[in-house]
Amino acid sequence: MTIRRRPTINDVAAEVGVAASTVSRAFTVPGRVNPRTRQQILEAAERLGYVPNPAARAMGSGRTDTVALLVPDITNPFFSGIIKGAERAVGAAGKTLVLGDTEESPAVEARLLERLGPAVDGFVLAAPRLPDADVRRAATRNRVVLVNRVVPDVACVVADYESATRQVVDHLASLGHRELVFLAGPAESWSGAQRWAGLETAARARRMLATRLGPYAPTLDGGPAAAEAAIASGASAVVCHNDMLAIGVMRRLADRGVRVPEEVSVVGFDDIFGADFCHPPLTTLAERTQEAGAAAIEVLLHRSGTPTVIAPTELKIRASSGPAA
Amino acid sequence: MTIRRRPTINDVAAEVGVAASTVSRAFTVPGRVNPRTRQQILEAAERLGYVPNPAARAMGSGRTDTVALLVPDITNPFFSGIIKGAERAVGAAGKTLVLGDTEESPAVEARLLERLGPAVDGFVLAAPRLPDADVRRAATRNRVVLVNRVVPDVACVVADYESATRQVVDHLASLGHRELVFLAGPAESWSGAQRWAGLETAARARRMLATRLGPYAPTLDGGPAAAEAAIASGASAVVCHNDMLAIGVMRRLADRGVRVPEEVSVVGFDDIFGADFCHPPLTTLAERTQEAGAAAIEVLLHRSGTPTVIAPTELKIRASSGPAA
DNA sequence: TTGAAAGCGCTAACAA
DNA sequence: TTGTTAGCGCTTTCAA
Repeated sequence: MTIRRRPTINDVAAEVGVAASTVSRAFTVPGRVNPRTRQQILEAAERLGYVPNPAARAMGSGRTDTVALLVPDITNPFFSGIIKGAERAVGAAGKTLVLGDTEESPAVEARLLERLGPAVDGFVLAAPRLPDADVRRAATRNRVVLVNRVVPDVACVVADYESATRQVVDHLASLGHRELVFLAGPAESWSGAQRWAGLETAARARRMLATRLGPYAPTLDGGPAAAEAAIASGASAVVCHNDMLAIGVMRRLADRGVRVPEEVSVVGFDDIFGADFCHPPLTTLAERTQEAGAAAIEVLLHRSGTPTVIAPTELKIRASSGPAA
Repeated sequence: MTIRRRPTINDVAAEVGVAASTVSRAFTVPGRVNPRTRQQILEAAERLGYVPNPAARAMGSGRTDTVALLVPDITNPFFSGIIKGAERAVGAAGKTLVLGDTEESPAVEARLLERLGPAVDGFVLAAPRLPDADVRRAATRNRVVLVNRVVPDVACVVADYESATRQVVDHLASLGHRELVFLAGPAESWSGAQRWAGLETAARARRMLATRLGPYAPTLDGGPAAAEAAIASGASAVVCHNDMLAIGVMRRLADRGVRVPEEVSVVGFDDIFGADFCHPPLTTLAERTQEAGAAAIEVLLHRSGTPTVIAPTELKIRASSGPAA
């Protein structure tokens, strides 16, 4: 199909015989234009197929009515909840949400920030991979709210990792496990660091032995290597950086003939789609991702200052964890 | 943090002592500016933290170097492949990809099209929910490529549903099934219609009885109702609109004590993340989603006219299908 | 190789 | 209530 020029505000103005500014007002401050004039304008716009150009609008006014949400991996079901929550909140505010997938790459993340920056009112950065300095820099050019990452002076909403890790350790302890290994994700992962720190503290309080192995890729593909290491460690309980890794680990354990949970208990983080129908169903720490996504948008849109919102967490006990052998 | 004004091309021009147009050229047509001048400009830009504003750029030039990919449900793992494929192709072309989730809503889809239209060079619409007329209209304002949807005169890449459905029917027939029920998705779904049409044709050729039930929501939540209907039908094989529904159906069957595949075989479409580790692992028709996503971008960026690309499909046989009872 | 100037589509004073 | 006039940040003629 051949692409036609979009009609502009001037086309509408000419059609009706008014000034462009009047057309502009008809759309932006309806109260300040004669109802009859407005009616004519709206009709002409409809007839011509005119739609305000948000980019041009933004240049003059500075507002875009659009916010961007950047996630490291759109494939990871963990971020789906955040996206859905953000969508709800953005929709309720009458704004538009655009999504960006940073592909776990700081470079891509920076590019997106740069590219989208002038076109949006603000960013929600879910578990950003960028160094603190870059996050802070982005925050000087746009409003920024982080999810599951803390950078001084930048607003954020984070899961309650302290409670989360305590729940995990208490659960394992109550099943009689005396030691656990943590199969770590990427070294740069802020949430990974929080999880390990929490586990270690909670384990010490329980007089359990906690060991960290890794890093491993936080994906299914990270599973085999992590599983081998876990087997070699001889621990009766393994806690994985996230569910993707945990599922990958369980697969490998199955391949190796190691029974879960009879010989090894496996626990994940995130409660992703699939965690309850994988085999065996995965015990995992659920974050309130939808709430977190919505909260982040709330903060971005309405709150000033640099608030920190703590989102509650909940341990979902399923069949992948059981009594120590 | 307090938001600071972005430096503009004028700030850089003033800093270096050249005209704004020279700065512009330094970024857009490097060949047509003195290497030394250019060097100074680049340094000044770096120093001031100047980054070209893509929106402003687009207003003057019409090009944005950005393309948008709209999917009905970012949560649905089926679209992840398309997204990943599109990302790869867009990255290779040095452009930027933004994502939009239409939330299965034609209204949201229209809004996104409208909002993003002036800000992008083109759209890839994956399985759009919009009526043909609206899709065509969008295609008069932007370049548009469809995935798994056909609208006359609009470029598209579609899965080979004819082969796909034949593979499914042949598989079931070879297992001794004499009839199948198709648990349909949304009535408006183009791909759903293709799937049913193909199944019906293939079944007739095999002298199998094919019945359609539904529509059901193409989600886990659609499962219970669909499963009840499937049980009531007494068929030994059910083919589901997609994997999400299939997994939902299998869950319900399990709850109802119906064994899969001993009593009922279940087949899905999409081969989503989770299809191979749900219980039992799901037999499903895999589309080459990454290739489809990449192909769509190729067409959008490079090809003119209104090509139709047919993507191959492959039946993944797993444990959810077995011999007829 | 560079600068001046017009214009992209729209908003926002300022007058009238 | 409406029109006029500047911009917003950038690209793109057209001249020099």
